[in-house]
Amino acid sequence: MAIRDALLAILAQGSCYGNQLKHEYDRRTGGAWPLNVGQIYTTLDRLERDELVSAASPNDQGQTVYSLTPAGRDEVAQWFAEPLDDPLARDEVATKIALAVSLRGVDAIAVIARQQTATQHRLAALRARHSALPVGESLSGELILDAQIGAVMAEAVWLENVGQRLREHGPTSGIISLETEAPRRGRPRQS
Amino acid sequence: MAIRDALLAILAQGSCYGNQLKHEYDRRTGGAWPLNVGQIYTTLDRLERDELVSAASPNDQGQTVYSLTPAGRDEVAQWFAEPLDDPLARDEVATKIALAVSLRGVDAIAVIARQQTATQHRLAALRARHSALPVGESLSGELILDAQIGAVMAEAVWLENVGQRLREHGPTSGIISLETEAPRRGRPRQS
DNA sequence: GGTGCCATGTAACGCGTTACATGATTAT
DNA sequence: ATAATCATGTAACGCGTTACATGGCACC
Repeated sequence: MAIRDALLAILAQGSCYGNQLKHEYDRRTGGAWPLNVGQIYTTLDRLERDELVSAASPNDQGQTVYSLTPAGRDEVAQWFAEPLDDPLARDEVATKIALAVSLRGVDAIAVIARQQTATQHRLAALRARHSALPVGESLSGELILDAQIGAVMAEAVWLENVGQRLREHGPTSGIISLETEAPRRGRPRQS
Repeated sequence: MAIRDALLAILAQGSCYGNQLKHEYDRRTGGAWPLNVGQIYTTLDRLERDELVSAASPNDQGQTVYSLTPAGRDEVAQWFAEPLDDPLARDEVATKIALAVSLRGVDAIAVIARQQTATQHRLAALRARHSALPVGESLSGELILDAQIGAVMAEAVWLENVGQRLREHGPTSGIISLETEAPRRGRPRQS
């Protein structure tokens, strides 16, 4: 619901038409995440369906201006009033490494090493964008970059840590075999 | 594609039936992310559709055993051979804070403070699970927990940093107004 | 027989994503 | 004209997710 909520929040600032919303989204996130324009419209359709947003008839320039409904205004207020407290999303890198470690026939150390170089490259790219940032420009865009850099650094640290442990304890120390026990069907006996 | 690839990787270890796959997934991720059993079957259907997996007819216990096809085996090999190098996924917390900072009428400092306490709670919960971990148990499960802890800590550090900057430079220093210029239609003049 | 678990499915939905089609406007 | 850009939309698909339905087996 990231995009959904973001559009609602921007609309709380003032009514916008589709393409304007995209520009505002990009400015406020520093263009960190590409957003297809078409997605604005599909999201607006869903917001209209849920009666959080209402569309005016297109003006003379063919622009359809959207505004928050009272319910939409409530939604935004609540979004800012409560912290995001969702369980962590699936982490694809962590999952992959954990599987590499736990499976036989996979060179986990090599997998980790390759991931490390990829991660370093991403980090370098982010840092480059960060130093290319105009001074005093869009605080919010800078914040997003900082968040990304922090996340990637955390990943780098973790990868280093995992590699270390695997080298110490032996590359096969994490292997887990398939459970081959015939599964007990029916109610398990009390133990 | 996290689940998809995970199931493929597990099947590379040996053929499994649906529920067994769920158990193996849970064991190897330490149960960090809940996985509805039904999702195993929907994912297996899609894998079968893509001919990465083939289903045997149900055995006498009603279990349908799935195996990797050669193409599936290639897929797994390639997954492990190449690092994950996708652009970062949208970060909902970062987006929300950036918007809070850039919008008028939102008490960004309060939003950040609330998010900080929520983040601290999650961190505490993860640490509790970490210290409750049986020693020497499932290395991969422990690794996943470490990754989660690292990610949440990075978020905490970032939040602290953002709060600091906002308190220094004034809570309104990040506000961005809507662009009200009439958009130029047609080809823009060369500049 | 009832309870509870093992196991397999299915139908529907959600958001995010992309690719494509259309039209209007303006500069060269 | 034609090229480029602004702006709006639509159709289709992907994975992930949930809720629900079914049946078999085991224990008491």
